[in-house]
Amino acid sequence: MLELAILGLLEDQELHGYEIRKRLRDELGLFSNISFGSLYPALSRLERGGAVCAIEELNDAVDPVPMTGSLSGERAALRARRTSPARGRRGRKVYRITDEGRRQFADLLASEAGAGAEDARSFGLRLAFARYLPPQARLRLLERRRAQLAQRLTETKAATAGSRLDPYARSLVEHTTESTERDISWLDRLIDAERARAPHATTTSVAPTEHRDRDTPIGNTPHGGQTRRG
Amino acid sequence: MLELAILGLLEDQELHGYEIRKRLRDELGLFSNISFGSLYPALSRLERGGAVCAIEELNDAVDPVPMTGSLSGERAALRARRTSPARGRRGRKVYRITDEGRRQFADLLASEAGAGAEDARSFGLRLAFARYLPPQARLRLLERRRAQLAQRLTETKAATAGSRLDPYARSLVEHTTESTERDISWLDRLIDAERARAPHATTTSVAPTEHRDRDTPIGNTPHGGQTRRG
DNA sequence: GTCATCATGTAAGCCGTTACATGATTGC
DNA sequence: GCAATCATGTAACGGCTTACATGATGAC
Repeated sequence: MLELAILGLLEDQELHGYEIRKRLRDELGLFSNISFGSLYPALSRLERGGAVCAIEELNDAVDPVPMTGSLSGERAALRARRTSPARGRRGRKVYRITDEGRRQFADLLASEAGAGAEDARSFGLRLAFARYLPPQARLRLLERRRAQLAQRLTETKAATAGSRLDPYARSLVEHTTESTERDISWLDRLIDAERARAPHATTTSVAPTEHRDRDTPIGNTPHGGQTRRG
Repeated sequence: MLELAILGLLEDQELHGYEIRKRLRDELGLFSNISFGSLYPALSRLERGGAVCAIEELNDAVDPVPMTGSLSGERAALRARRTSPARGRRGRKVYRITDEGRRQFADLLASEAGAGAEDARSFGLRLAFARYLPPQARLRLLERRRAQLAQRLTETKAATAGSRLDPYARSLVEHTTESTERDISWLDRLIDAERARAPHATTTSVAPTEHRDRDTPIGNTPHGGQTRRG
């Protein structure tokens, strides 16, 4: 999963480890503060696997002009560089994704293995890179997630119906429920937007029970139903 | 952390492993589907540590004819037994918390070790058992969590300010931000309720500056969430 | 008689963390 | 000179998952 995140960032531009961490934390908010003890070994694995190649920036080998281009972190470097020309700071390793890496990325991103129990982080990660997904895979991703949340919601509601919880536990459960409901309507909006973009892409219904029971904002078109797909 | 959850459930009543799992999943929604491979070893550890004691319900130890007066060992078995008399199903182990266990539970629950980087699950768990916490510890729990979320929010906002994300990533970030904002106002409500209950309990400064800029939405007040930390 | 559910456990492994070790650069 | 930030790594360990192994009970 971390590999997926790294490859996704590298699809856009080359980066070094430290910067990758920052992006993950600040920009995507996923892996809030992934540790270096996890990140660097992951980069090594990717390199060994031929998914990325590392260019070591030696102190002397680097030209003093802006190196990686449009890094937000570059602002800091810029600031730092104002005073003195500065070389590449220290031998930092800039990683570039390879064709093999792009293949692996596509596989990881699309893989519906473990799709049954996809957690929030995994979903968030895939959504963050959803632009690299073919339209119908994107739609499936959203619908799968929606189905899961909807199911969890009904289960929780059933289980919590007749139970006497103390105020704290109840407040927690209620808040969680509300959050899930909001997540679902957010997903609905995304799904609608997606359908509008690729009008006739009939979905490969994930849930056997009709899974879009809404009395809701967006028009719930009757086309959704048909089964197929195991 | 799982230990905390188990002990918390056992504070209320004795349970066997299978049932503990169900409660965690259905009732609290935390540890959605903790695996047995994780649960049973945890119970063993707790038993070895003297926090719980196990009463094994043997098949044959229970007399098969309940009619006389053998109502002694029912509890949950009653529910299962609706249709036929049945004995204790199979040798299942019912766990009961000990005094030592209650002590351990209190320690775990109150422990602010690792409070710096408390994740949602850990917080949710503590909140679910907040009734076992002394009032001021409860308040601190809520305020600490609030401070964390507020900080993350400002950081994310700062980082995302001038960045061009594609629509999917942006939607994700925005939705996450909104969720966090809602979490914060939920916490505010809980904090208010808590303060109302114990009026003069001035908090033990999680934040020295008053950190509850309420009437403004959430973030953007200039005085910056909270100093300290680090 | 066979399937689903209840019930308990062990072993292997994944994915991440903390703690440790090192060192350059820059601002004060 | 000293602390903060940038930068890369290793080693040990933690916590949870999957897969495996076993078996009783009850429903159809």
